[in-house]
Amino acid sequence: MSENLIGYIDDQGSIIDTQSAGENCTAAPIEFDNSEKSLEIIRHSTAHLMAQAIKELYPDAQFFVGPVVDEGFYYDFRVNEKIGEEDLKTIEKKMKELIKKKYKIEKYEISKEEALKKFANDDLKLAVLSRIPDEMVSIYKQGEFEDLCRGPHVPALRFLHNFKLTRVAGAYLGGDENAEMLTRIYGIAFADKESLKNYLTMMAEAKKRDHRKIGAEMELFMFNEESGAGLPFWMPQGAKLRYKLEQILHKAHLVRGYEPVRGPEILKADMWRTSGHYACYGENMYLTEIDGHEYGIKPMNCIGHIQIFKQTQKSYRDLPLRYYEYGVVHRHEKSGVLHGLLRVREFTQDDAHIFCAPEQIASEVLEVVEFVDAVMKLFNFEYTMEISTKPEKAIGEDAVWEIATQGLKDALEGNSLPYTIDEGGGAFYGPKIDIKITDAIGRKWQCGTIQVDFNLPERFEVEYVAEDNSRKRPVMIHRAILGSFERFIGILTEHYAGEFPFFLAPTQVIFVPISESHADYAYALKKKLTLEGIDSEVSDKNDSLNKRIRTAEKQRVPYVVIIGDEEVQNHSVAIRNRRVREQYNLTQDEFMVELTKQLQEGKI
RNA sequence: GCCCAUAUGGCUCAGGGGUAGAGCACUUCCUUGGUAAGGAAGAGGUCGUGAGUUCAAGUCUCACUAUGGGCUCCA
Repeated sequence: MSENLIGYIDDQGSIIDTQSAGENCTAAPIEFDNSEKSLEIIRHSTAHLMAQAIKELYPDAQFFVGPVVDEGFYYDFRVNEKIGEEDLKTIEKKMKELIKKKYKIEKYEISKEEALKKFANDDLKLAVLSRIPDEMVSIYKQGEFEDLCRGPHVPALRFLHNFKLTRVAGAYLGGDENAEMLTRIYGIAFADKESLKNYLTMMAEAKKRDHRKIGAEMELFMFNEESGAGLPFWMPQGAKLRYKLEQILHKAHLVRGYEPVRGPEILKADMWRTSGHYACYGENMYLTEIDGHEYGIKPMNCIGHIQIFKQTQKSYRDLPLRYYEYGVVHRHEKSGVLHGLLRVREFTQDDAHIFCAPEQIASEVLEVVEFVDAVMKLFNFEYTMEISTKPEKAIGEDAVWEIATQGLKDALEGNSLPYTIDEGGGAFYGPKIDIKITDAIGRKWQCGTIQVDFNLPERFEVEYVAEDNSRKRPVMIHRAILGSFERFIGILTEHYAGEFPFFLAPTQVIFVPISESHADYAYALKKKLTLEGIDSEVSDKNDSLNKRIRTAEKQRVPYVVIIGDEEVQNHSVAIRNRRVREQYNLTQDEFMVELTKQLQEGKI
């Protein structure tokens, strides 16, 4: 048996550890390295080692489950003491001590009946056992420590050297919000030291581009304790960035036949009762009372658009009718889930509702998908799409669901865009496509969504006059592309690490006049840029030239333009282009051409 | 909402039971410099909020607020 053998893979791709395999196993061996399967074994064993250490430090600890997850492993357990970040070091130290004891990891099997007796005093293990259908269960043992476990494990503790406990958290027993909360410790492990080090470095790098950190540095947005959680403020720099994004998207909507509309922030509660939000979404709504009537602040924009549609009589000739709004919505998210700009309580959706006939669904969805693709390409985003189909509890006829779901599939296949299917994951009122962006550190965020809705038109008795003069009910397609400006800008910030492309950058050009005599020329240029819709600043503070250049660079402004005697005389500019990291000189006219060209890149 | 942690001038952070420190930023002055921090002086906080313990509390305790890490991943 090889020194580095830690398991085998069978025909089905399942891992068999050395404890289970026996001497003459013919399956493909798994060597001790950083392959996916190898890491799975290593990390699972490290979780057990951690449990053993915890048991020694906290003898009353009871363990629930300790699986391998995408980002390492964790173990859920119950202790009487509080465990904080500081304690992780102690546990790590104990783990290292245990390794020195050179324990082998041994396995034996017992019947479930015996196991129930063995763990009679451990309600957590009994809970685990109750979910195992098998007759026989396995126990893994290392030194004094024994644990009910499916495996797989490395043969001995000597394989577990390169690990780090990363965080301590609370986790509900079985993920159930109403259940008891256990302590959870997360960790990561690799086969070698170098990989662990690289991983930790990568995490530190990712942290540097956290949108909250960059948002504060660049003065994009802020929160305020006195005003309340999850309520963002946009500072001038952030507002300039957001405005540019709004403008780019505004034009993109007009080109695609959308019409701008706007509904009120607050509507009578009866409206929300009719829509079903009051019953289904009421917990997340902010309600208030005015002159004896109950009102609700809108959590969604659909109702407003429906009222606008209904205000005048519509013909089949008007369809598809596309209304869009940068709709400000308020949702009472749980305090614990708020997260920078990525999850807030007030946000603005790039929301649109397309009223169309059922047979128009496919072509409309296709157009939206193309719109989404254009936006994603503009920012070089990777994204995936997922179609969610009819859930068990749903309204509407099967035939209509069929048309709508097929419409969604046709649209994606017609555009040769890959998608996955979430069977039964649709909303009760219709199927949907979710668009998920992968951000700079690999996290997936749901941003855009395309939902087909048969429900609201019904509830609000929306109608149009058909060709044969009969009254027909349109279908509504709800769609958002960014999802919300808040979340999208948060993701953009991390994606670009604050180095926004020229057409988005809050301040696009910063002029640095060498001395006071050059300031007038700088201000004249600034004015010229303003007329072209380009945001610029003049850095004429009483600081040294070097200092002002440094400050400008730190602000991540795409163009730093130095103005001295030479430039004033020749009507030229000396450019430090931060995006391409080059320095060069241009005439004023050439400069304007270059900037205008860059602005064009923001067109979709 | 729940678990754990954190909360000191605009920002980043040090301090620590006897009435607060640094760097950056800010203000003023000198300096007018050709591509990442010129120099000097100055102003600014009662230590998240409220209560409690104590002769005495940023410093200990409790509550609240806010922020951060988590709460699908099933022996």
